[in-house]
Amino acid sequence: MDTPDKTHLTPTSNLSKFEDSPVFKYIDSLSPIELAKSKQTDNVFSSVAFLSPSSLFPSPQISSHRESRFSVKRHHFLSPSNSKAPQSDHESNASEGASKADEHLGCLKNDCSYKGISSDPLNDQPVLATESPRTLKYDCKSLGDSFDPRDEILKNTSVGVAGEERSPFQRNRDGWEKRQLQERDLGKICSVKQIEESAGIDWVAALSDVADMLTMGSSIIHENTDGQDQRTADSGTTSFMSTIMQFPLDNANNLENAESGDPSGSCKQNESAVSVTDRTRGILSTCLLDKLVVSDSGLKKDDKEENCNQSSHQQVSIRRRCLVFEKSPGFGLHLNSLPNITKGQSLSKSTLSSMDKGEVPDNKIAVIAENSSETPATFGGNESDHSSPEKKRQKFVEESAACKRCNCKRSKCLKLYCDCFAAGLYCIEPCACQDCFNKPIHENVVLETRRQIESRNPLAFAPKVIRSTDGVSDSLGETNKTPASSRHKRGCNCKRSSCLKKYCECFQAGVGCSLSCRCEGCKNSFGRKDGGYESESDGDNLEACERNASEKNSEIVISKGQEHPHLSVLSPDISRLPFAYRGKLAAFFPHSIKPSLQLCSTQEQGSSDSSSCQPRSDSNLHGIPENETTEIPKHKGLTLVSKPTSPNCKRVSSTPNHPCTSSSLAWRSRKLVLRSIPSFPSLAPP
DNA sequence: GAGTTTGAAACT
DNA sequence: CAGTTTCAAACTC
Repeated sequence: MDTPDKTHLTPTSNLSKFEDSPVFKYIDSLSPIELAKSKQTDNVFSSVAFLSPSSLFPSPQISSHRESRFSVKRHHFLSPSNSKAPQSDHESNASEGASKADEHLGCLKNDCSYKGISSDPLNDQPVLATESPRTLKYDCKSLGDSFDPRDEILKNTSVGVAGEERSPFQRNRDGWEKRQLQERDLGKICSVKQIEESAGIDWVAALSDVADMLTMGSSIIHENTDGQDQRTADSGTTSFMSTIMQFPLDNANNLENAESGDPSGSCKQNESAVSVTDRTRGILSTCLLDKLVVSDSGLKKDDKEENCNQSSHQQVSIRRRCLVFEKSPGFGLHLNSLPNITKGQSLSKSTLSSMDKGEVPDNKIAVIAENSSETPATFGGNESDHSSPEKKRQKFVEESAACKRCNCKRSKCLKLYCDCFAAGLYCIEPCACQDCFNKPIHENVVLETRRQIESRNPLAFAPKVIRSTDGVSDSLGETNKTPASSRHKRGCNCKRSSCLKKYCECFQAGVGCSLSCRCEGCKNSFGRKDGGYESESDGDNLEACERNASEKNSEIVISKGQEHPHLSVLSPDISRLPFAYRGKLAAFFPHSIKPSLQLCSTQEQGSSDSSSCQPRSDSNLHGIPENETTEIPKHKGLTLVSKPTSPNCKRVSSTPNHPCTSSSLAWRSRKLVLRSIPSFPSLAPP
């Protein structure tokens, strides 16, 4: 993402160019701050000399992009106040907000570098420290340099926020800085527009790219929209992604409207955010769904939008339940939330309804097969035919997965007993849990608990079921071509339920039992352990399952008017997948998420295989070429053979002799991407 | 809605 | 690692 091309945004080179643009003029007209000429750049640049290398690069290793996000977030506290009126009272507010954010962020145990910054003696020179890194970035950054100077920019910027009252020069410089941000935003917007016109399909990359850029200066544009500082109210929000994915949309639309001379309000703009193109919708929704609203204050902003855009409301409902795991560097990949996608699967209405109500599908299932032949035109294709048993099963699984709420009383929702917690999700209002700690306000506890659990069992949060619907090649090279090839990772241990009730995890997941199971008297209708397969013949049981699932989800059905077309092309799980996980999923779905990989390379170190972008396993958007899906990069955390890395995973089996291998049940053609349970890196530090 | 059953998760 | 306990969902009435 940080290509040398972006260096053209160096203020001294192209400032005037953007100043002449209509968009810039429009934005400029909204800003009370006079344009500060770029000659200040010299001052800023020279200021680098006053910064020791250690101050510029306090802890590169620790300063992952995640952490930088916090810094970015803090930067938001700065920008609004500055852009609005760089006066002392506003400065005070900004500092207060920053301090608040810092206090919150400071709780993160792994945020060592952050603490270092807080205590950085350079606090006394916030302004100088603010600009120099950017100068470094655009002037000195070498190709392939993984270090993102924005981290330092933002850190130092935040330092400046919390710093003392600024001199007129500093304020002026802030104005210039804002100007720069605007320019960069505009540049990115232009890029987006070009992409939309030309490529179109690369919206994921474009938006994410824009997001990265816009976030830094988003306050400017955002403020222009509503005429008030909204970001200040977002002080409790700790997820950078919540901002990075939210503002680009607002900003992009704001700018679009500005460019077209349309001074419509934010509502209209937000509305337009989901009306660009169908494909864009999906991407946008995916982005927005990632937004975590950690605090109520963060929700205030969304609530504003809610009044004018129902879709925003729906997104909020989904957003707020997602954990922000990027805050925890090194946190294990949770495939729980992998999309429960099956070919041509448009989300059932109940599933969509669930999404709209903040519900989530069964996170225990990871569908990793893709249909390479599916074209975008088939997104959310007509799935009216639910008559076949296969589809009934599929529907059953989908509907069973649609709702995930807990009722924990003693576990505080911090154990795997809690479905929400196990799924990597925060508990939400529909949950009836007691003394719940699985909430954003207890994020540290949640993260730490997860860390502990994963230290015991690295696969604890891995998907319990690997679903593959076609061409399942196990470790021995055998191929399963049946839906029953989807198997529970560890198998069940049922003794009384005969694997015919949802006590059985296999049954609950809609998969057959396998040799991994230690069940007794298995009669799993999705595939018996002993090789039997009660498929079509077991219609009664299946229908009972469906009824069960339907009843379970009947309460969350929404009106048709609430359906989101763009959501239908997305997996609800991928939408809720913690961003960091999605980044890691990039390693598992290198082809399907190629566009994403291109843009979020700064997510964390080793970005080549872990991106902050949202990998879209949904081939609807990124069809996987037939000849590309068979090769899977051997990620360090991905074992193609189900060799358990944890003693607790002893039952993980590749089920080479799975009884259902020869089943004739023909699910739709799909391509298996991931062959086995990934061996997730342990949370425990090395 | 209360009570029971069930099996996974956690604990020893 | 096996046995036991705890837990919450699933189920039944």
